[in-house]
Amino acid sequence: MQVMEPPTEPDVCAKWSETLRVYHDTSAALECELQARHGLGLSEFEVLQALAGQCCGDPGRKVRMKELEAEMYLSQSALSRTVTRLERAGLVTRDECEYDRRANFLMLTPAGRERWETARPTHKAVLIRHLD
Amino acid sequence: MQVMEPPTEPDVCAKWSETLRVYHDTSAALECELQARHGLGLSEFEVLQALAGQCCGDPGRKVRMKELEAEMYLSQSALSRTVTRLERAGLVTRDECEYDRRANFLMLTPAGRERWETARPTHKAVLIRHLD
DNA sequence: AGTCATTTTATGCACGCTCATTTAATGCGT
DNA sequence: ACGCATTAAATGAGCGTGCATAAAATGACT
Repeated sequence: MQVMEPPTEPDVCAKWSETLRVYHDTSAALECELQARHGLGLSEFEVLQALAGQCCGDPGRKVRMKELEAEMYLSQSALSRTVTRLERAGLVTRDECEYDRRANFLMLTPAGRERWETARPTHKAVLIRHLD
Repeated sequence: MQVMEPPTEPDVCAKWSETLRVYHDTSAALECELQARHGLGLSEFEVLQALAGQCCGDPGRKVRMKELEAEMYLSQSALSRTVTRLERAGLVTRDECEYDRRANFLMLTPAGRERWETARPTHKAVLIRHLD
């Protein structure tokens, strides 16, 4: 019988398959309802949420792509394209950064903030429904 | 102050973002290591695992697509294509069902079983590393 | 037997994602 | 000032996924 590594692996598989279940069910429901009711994909909503700066509450928050990337589970290229979609929809602007012309500052437009605030209750309702 | 629904929503958002983190980190690592060490995508591994009948332990298990679909978080079409890839790789066979010619029975080939058994430790190691 | 809804699987298509590469700007070392 | 690695972001290519549909077989109802 094994003696080492006692706390790990009792049933990691069960834990993983539970995580898979929760993740798939919840994200599918989010994707579906956000799309149907507010015309937003889940990634798009998450970008709006990050830009809304839910935590720090700064309404005129300017964020660089790189910072945003670090906060999200999305590759640099996927993020770039997501922002492009949001920009086309008029929900986000890419402002130039004066000190580093490579970078750009992302900002929510008023329409973007409003869309996010409207979608928020839907998002939260789905979470409550799926995560006890 | 609110009185109703006290147990829900205390911090569903925090729980969800933790789920996102665990899911993305773990599945990326699984995808990466399974691909590098055994030439398998995560979905492919999961199909092999389901066919290996880990739970019921029947080595010559024949499973219909529909049954498999119910056990997995994959659409019918994605599953069909995943099985096609596994079939091309010689890891799975699609046998005809005598009583219902629409259906087909899926079975692991010996190579498929061996591939799964070789990959299993990698899978478990990643889970242990990421899930406590 | 004949029609029609249903079920099982495969396939066309569009979309979002990742990876690799490109373009442009920055900063460091000399 | 001059090269050169580094960094920020955009873009091309390829892949897996889901949705909608197609194709084929089955079952039920008359």
